[in-house]
Amino acid sequence: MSERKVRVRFAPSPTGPLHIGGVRTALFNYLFAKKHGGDFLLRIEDTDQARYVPGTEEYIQEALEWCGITIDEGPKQGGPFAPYRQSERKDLYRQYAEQLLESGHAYYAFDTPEELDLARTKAEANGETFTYNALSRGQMKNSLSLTGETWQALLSSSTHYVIRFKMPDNLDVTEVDLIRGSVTFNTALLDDKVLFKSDGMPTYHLANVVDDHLMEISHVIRGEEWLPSMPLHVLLYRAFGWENTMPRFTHLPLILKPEGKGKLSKRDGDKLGFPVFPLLWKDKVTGEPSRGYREDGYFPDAFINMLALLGWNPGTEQEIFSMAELCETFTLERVGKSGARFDPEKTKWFNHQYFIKKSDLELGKLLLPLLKEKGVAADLNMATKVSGMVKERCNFVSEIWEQSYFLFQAPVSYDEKIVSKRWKDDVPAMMVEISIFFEALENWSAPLIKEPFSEYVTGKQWNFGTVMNSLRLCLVGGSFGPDIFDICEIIGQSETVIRIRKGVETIKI
RNA sequence: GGUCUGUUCAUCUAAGGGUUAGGAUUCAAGAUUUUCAUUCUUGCCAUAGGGGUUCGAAUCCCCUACAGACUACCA
Repeated sequence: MSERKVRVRFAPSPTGPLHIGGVRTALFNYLFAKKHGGDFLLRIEDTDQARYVPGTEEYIQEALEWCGITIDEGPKQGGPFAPYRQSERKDLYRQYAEQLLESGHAYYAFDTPEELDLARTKAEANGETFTYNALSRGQMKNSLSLTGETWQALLSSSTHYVIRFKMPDNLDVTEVDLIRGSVTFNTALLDDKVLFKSDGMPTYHLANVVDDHLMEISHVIRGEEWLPSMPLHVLLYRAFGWENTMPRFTHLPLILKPEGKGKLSKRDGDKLGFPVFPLLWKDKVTGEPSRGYREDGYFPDAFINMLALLGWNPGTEQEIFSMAELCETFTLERVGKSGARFDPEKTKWFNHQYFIKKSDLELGKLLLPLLKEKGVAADLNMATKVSGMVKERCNFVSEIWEQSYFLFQAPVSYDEKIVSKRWKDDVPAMMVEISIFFEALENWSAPLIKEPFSEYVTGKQWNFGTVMNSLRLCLVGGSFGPDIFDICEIIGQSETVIRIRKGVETIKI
């Protein structure tokens, strides 16, 4: 084995926002690189002008940045193998295609899209599928079937042509996939893939192999959907004579829909109410927004932690990992072979874990802008205190507000279910007495309310549960929130009394 | 249709020939908190099916079923 430096690349095409699966592929590449002290590069595969979506490249950069995946070399950060955008490398690919032409590994093909369609429909009529290969290429229009004069004339008459790979007739191609073991394909079932398009751009297959070679990529880690094209790529390395520096291949299992069949798509997120993108994305033409984990209030480290455990596991029972720990622990050998169903619930759980680990002050800082937005006058001190009170029951900063808004403003309605459950005939009278009791209290702090209050209720021989729940209903409007005496302390004595009396007036049995 | 890949609780997964098949999430129940939540305990729940190989199989082999990916001048 050579001591080659580990260099991996994440090579998305800018055809839309990066989704979770893409982020995970990037993450695994990154972790693998960092584990081995190697480089992680970003290469933009924009060889298809027709599908180019503006803004996507920036999105990809920003998303990786948010995730804490740092790019060693890329279009924005540069590097010794620049440019990292395939459209800017356009001129480079031509000579490699020609090299293949000269060595007899490729040929010109002049079939028009219409002719190809015709061949396909004809084959279909016979219950077969058309494959451009050793069997059929003799009948097609190309530099193998036509006489030299004919095709050279076509070539010089500026007829549109493509360059196709001359797939060997019947050859077993075996290659090792680092997580699946060795996989064998027979070339008889493969077709003569287009390497160079009539628009002067290479296809993915050519560009990918050429760039990986030129950029000295040591390991190709990509999604499982690429597994079927591995033999073509291997054959290309052989045809170029680059076999001894060929990268090792690894195909990652897919991320599947939470329910039903198939791989995770944007629609699943819409349907089940969870984001499938790291960042918010607004469709440039329809303006339709797609939710992002960042905007939904997930912490990037929680998001990454969740993604890392989707398809990979450390073999221990540890579930919470920092990026540094992941870099340390990650191995491709421990990546599973089978597709993993995405679980939005567990994603929330991961966020909760990171959420409760944050200090009250950190959460307070995050909460403060939200309070301002709600038009509430509160300082950092208050935001911190409130965060500490309710964080255990929250997954997101926005939930702090949901769990504590009544500390800033009186409830405007009362949960009907709780009313019918708790607000019995004798309750209003109790509440009135309690309000008088509270009004008379001299010290107003949670412990100094709780003690005399408990004695008072006991003395009255009231049911504690009834009293507490009814009181809660008056103060917060429902049956949730932090400790009642803490609430009393924060909203203050007079507000407490006001809310109880308001409740007595408003709540109907 | 063809090729390739896969299949352990509802979900993520551990166990790389020998364990009562372990953990986590979700859900449910109980305890605690005379309120809310936390917390704790418990429960439910799995080796797709069938054949081999073996003293012994979730693990190795074969078949079947199911699932997924791919099958473009898209990546």
